[in-house]
Amino acid sequence: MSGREIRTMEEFAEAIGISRPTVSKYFNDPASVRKTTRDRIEAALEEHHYQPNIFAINQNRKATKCIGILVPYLSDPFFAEMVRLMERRCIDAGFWPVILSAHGEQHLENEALATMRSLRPTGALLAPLGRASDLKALERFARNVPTVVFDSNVPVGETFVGSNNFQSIPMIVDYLCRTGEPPCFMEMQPVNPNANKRRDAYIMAMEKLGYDPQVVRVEGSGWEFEQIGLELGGEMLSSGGFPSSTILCSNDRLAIGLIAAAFERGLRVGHGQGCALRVAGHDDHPLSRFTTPPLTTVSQDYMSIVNKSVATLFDLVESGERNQGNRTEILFDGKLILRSSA
Amino acid sequence: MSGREIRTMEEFAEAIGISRPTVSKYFNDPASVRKTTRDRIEAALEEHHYQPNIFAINQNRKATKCIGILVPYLSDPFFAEMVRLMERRCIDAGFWPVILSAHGEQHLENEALATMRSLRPTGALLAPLGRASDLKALERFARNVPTVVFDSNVPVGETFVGSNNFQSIPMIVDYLCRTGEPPCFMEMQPVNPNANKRRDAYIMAMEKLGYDPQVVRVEGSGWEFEQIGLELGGEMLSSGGFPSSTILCSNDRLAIGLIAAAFERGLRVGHGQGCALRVAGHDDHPLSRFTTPPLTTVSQDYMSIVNKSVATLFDLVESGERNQGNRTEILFDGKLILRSSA
DNA sequence: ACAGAAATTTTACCCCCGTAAATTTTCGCT
DNA sequence: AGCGAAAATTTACGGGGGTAAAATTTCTGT
Repeated sequence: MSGREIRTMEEFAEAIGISRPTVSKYFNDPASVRKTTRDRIEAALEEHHYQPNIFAINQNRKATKCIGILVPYLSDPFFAEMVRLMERRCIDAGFWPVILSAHGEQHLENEALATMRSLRPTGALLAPLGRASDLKALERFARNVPTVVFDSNVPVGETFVGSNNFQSIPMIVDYLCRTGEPPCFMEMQPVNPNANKRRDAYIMAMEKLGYDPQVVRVEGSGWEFEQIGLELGGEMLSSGGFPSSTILCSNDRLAIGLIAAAFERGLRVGHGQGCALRVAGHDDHPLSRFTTPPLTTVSQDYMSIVNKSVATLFDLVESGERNQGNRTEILFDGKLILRSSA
Repeated sequence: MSGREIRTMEEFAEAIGISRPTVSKYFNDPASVRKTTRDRIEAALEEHHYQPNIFAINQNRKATKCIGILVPYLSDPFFAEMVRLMERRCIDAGFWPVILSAHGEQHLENEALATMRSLRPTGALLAPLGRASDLKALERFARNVPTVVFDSNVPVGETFVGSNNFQSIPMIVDYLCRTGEPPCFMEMQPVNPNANKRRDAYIMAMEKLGYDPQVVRVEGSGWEFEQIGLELGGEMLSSGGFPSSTILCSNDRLAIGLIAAAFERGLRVGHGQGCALRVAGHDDHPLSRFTTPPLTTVSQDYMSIVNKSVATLFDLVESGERNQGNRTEILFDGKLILRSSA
């Protein structure tokens, strides 16, 4: 290693013997400098481990290289997975994704939005809390930053990308009806628009098939869905509160809790003989494959949602257009994932 | 709303009629300005929603308000949960936590380290990949940034905070031996020092109790532990590869997969009569409570690890000391979590 | 070899705010 | 009311690098 530590681009450029702006150009696009210059810079880079100050970089750029990603609850493996995929897409495209979580609380969502706004990101991928969101704060944010909303269709941003609950729910309702007792629908207090849509879709699907919809609502709140499924679902099981032996849960996490509750009570879950209960979910949560029995569910098309969200945002950013007024909604169909729980 | 949009602190200060540095003082510590001034600023804040540019803020500060948090795999609920707790602690202390994930890959860990370094964070909380880490890159990072390492004890940073595998593993081994057939130990390719320590602790504990240690190694790699447990654990089950009907897994995720594999084969897991297999894990993963049967495991003391890591880092940062050379290691004991899988 | 065009590199200015030093205001006390 | 110290505010400067415009170099074609 050479003498003193290189701390600034100025020093770095001086050490090479070229001007700082040329080095700056290199970092923004290595191909924009002559090959001989590029080689000199890269050789020096090997030696000094110099890294531009990210604050200084973004401070005077008309568009930062930063993309904000906000989810309601990062500890939920569903969102963790979405974020993981989005993050890589952004990095590959040369952006710096900044991950933020609302931790299920409105004031933290608002704080996260404020943090994001102060980052002046080129664009943002937002999965709002939904019901608990501060709509005005979201609107204000989306007015300043090109925004694609995913998962939870809150009416802000340029585009929404998500799942088509009115396709996925009827599909699994249909399956459940054709293979056994028509399902009742277990939900908790709806935390976001998806929850409401799924319930409504369930009711429509049942009516269309000529069955009586039965919605079972448990009053848990918060984001510990499995716990709610276990506790309140368990109470329902004990008290005979479920009007059907087939239970379609509003999401997989609730179903995971319910399966655990059934196990506690010695109720065998599954579609085979000797089973007391069929349980199905929605989302194809990363761990649904590993429940016992494995959970029958309907998958959200993670990949498509992520790809489309990111691609839409990049288009938005590149074109510089803000399709004022005509917000678009892109919905992907789910796939039936048949496993043995229902 | 007033006329034009306020974009900079300069404009904001002008709109109020005070100087910018006073506003700057306010943002750094509201109590540092006179009450009358504070009230004026806060009234204007209500009206304008001005938010200082985070890049400019940190650009000229001797110590940024930023704390870097790096984990090997953010989609792992264990890390997601740790990060969640750390994040809140940092926010409460007035810091801006930046979450980064290595996504299980060395080059991404290195990129994340580079990103973090360019953020010039006040301090960093690092859970290295472990075996896949680039030790030199970690060292270089820790030389520049006060660093607390957690979970995976790679020899860098000022302090390590983690679990005491040599307490936790013997505890569960002891329990398993006293209540049934002595366990074999199922591991995969060790991804980090914990994995090795757990195996060694298992061997020591078994020998101390006068039993023959039996380590079963499956050759899966990557971070999809449940899948490995399901597939390779399943193969072992089918081929009679487990030398004991009690299986202690290196971690809960592996155990979750193994339980699913047992279910597939009609093997009942648990300690009751009629059960073919006992399965135990390690970590008390957020979802271990909800497996069927619920997983017997030993908990890592999440809260203590998080609190101690963050507190240690803050001490380090405030004191400005770098305890060169005398790296400390703080280990927390696990607790036996008795559920019905073993 | 040379004029002119194209590609690179430099020059010069600016971004938005932190911070130390200088100035002003406030406030307690005689 | 007046004085001096303490608190608050303002002045002045700088941080690390982006970027448009100017200057230079390199490349064409003849």
